[in-house]
Amino acid sequence: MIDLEQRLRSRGCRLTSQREAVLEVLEENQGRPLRPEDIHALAAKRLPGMGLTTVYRTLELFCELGIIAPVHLASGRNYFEVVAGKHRHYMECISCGGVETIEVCMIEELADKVRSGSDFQVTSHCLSLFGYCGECSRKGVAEGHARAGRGWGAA
Amino acid sequence: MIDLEQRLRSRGCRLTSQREAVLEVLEENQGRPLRPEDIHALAAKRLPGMGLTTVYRTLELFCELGIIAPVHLASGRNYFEVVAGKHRHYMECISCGGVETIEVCMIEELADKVRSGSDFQVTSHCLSLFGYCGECSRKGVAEGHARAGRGWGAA
DNA sequence: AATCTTATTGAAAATAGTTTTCAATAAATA
DNA sequence: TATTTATTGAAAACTATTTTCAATAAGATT
Ligand SMILES: [Mn+2]
Ligand SMILES: [Mn+2]
Ligand SMILES: [Zn+2]
Ligand SMILES: [Zn+2]
Repeated sequence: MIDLEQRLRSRGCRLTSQREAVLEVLEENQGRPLRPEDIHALAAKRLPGMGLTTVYRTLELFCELGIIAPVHLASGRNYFEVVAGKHRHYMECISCGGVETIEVCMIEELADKVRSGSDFQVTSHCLSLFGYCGECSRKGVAEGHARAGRGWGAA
Repeated sequence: MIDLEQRLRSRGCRLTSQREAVLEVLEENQGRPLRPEDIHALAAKRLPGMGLTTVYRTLELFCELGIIAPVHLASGRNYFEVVAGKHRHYMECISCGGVETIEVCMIEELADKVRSGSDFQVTSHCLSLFGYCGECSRKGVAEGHARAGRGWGAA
């Protein structure tokens, strides 16, 4: 539960029903990154007439407030998720597109190596693994099947 | 030096001057991920009249052939780089947008943890660090300055 | 070399995602 | 309640990418 009003006030922003709706949708979907379009569809159920433009504006604001963070998956599209206590990463199936969550993060070690090797000041990072989810592996999709999404592999 | 003709033949594809131009541009820029637009501009110098559409088609083909791989940075746009022997990652400055290369990769360890914890079959991954490059840090940009790019932080 | 087949190309149109503009609305304050 | 101005939704603008299609050219066949 995030105290939205507090965070907004601290920046001179107003608490609106649209912002509450977007936050509720995101909070109810922790562990499942959502696209702006999805968020709009879900928020519009609670608040009929709500515009997609407002969703985009709200997502940008929430990112600045540190309430949410963008998640970069293979499609290149933007997904968002609430920044909960623990830092998460993702595994995306290149066959069915399914996304699974990784609760482990070992980037600190890498960041340490970077610190000692350069003067770059790391503030955040993005890591996603791509491959085949259990179900798709079992179906044998991994053999014949070309990569999904835009057709581009990942790196 | 990649034997383009070989790889193309193996898939029944033809060797064209456009494909050669795109590969040359990418090979001359190892360590510096390029956008389709940049690649087009550089390739068109060698081959006047070359279309952007062809660049997109060629990039997709090269990805499938394993010649290049997409690089996902904070902007969400697509960058590409030749898949050289070593696997690389990147650091992108959220102030000036500069990209630096990391030659270290410790994802194997993470992949191991994933393997033992789920049935997901990892085939590739994507990791980028965000923060401030040495120059921007020194300028003190890191303090006042809001994040760059689309305004979204990174994760 | 001339001919044939069809993969490839460039231009234009179409799509998709996101941002900007602007007049109307509503949240916070006085 | 009146005032101020941040916020909103609709439409238009923009950017990146994909699709369509007729013209071209690579590679195979003669
Ligand atoms: Mn992490
Ligand atoms: Mn790696
Ligand atoms: Zn799957
Ligand atoms: Zn910088």
